[in-house]
Amino acid sequence: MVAESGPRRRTGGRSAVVLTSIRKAVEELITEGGSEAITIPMVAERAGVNHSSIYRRWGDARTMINDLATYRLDPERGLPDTGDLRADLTAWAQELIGHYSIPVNAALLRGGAAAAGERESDCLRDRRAEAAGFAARSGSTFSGDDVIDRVVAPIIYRAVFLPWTLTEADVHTYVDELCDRSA
Amino acid sequence: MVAESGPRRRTGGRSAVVLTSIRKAVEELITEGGSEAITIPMVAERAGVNHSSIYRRWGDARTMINDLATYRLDPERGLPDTGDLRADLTAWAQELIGHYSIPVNAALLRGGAAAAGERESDCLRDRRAEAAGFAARSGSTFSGDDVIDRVVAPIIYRAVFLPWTLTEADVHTYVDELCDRSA
DNA sequence: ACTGTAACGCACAGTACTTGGCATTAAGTC
DNA sequence: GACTTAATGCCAAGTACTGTGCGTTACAGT
Repeated sequence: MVAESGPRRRTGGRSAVVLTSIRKAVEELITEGGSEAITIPMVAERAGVNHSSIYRRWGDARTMINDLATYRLDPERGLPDTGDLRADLTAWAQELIGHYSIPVNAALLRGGAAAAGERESDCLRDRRAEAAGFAARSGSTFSGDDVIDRVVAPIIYRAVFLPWTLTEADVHTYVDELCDRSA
Repeated sequence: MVAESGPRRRTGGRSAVVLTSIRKAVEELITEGGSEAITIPMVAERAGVNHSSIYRRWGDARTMINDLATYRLDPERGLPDTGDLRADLTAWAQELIGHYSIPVNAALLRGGAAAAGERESDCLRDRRAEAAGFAARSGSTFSGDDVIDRVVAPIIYRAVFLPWTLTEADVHTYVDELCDRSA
């Protein structure tokens, strides 16, 4: 998934089918037993794919899961942009909550968390870029870090550690406190 | 580590030495390669302990790591309580930052995150109990959930996903916004 | 000290994962 | 449609992890 130079990649046809099968299998398995219970032979068997194909593509389960987690929310999907910053932020935050309310996405997030802390291993980098985009629209009312601290962090914290409370996250209060800061 | 009824446990002497050795080995290994790269034979070899002792005590690596992560910050250590709630909260938050600034603690936290989402598998439950204690002292100014959302979540988010920015977390602002809410 | 037994070390068997060579299939290009 | 070769499937060997039975050690309580 990372852009590479070199020989022409084959992204369609059979390769695409294999990738789709693998993704489906990983998501099923991760929902059932979490990210740490996944092995490559398990994925291969459920996907109906030979295990050597997976080893060659990713090398190990950790790399595979992190890769699949990173691209689970399409970075090209487009962000809310009605001109009303507060409404757009709220809609965006609610999209995040909806996304991580689905068990498979929360489980993938936990897998990404386990692999985090290293450079180039961050399944939330696209989310931070989106936060920075909103901050830019705010002038200097708040920064990208402020969006992370006050809106993204509470949502992600709940998604990882307290998934059953995720829908109770009070998005409106988060956004209001962010937009109405006296600082 | 979990309190159990039944036959009298042996917590001292050789058992304590074994546990200490295992803890040290796990912390070294997790610092070196993250929580997912750990296997029980690796821990056993480095700790100079037979692997069967580890299998019998925890069963699998995931359970072991989550258990060690849960009790890394002693729940009995005592909390700041000078009478100045704002100062106490600030000191507590700074203690958390100091704790997770140490790479091994952050790595253990990631290991705990990977195992989270299941009941009885939550390495931050003691932190939430502490947050609830502060909330109780505040009367009804803020709740335990508020402390989590506004103070704990930003710190934990950074510790897991952006450890190199953890020390930039603005504890004073977090606490001020929590204590000065107009709501 | 003496006793009961929890916890440990050792050894072995069973299972599962990992890796590479080789043949086959089919995506991308002209 | 023909060609190049990326990607996959198959297989087999090597390696590592998992789990248990049994004897030994030594903690905890008397």
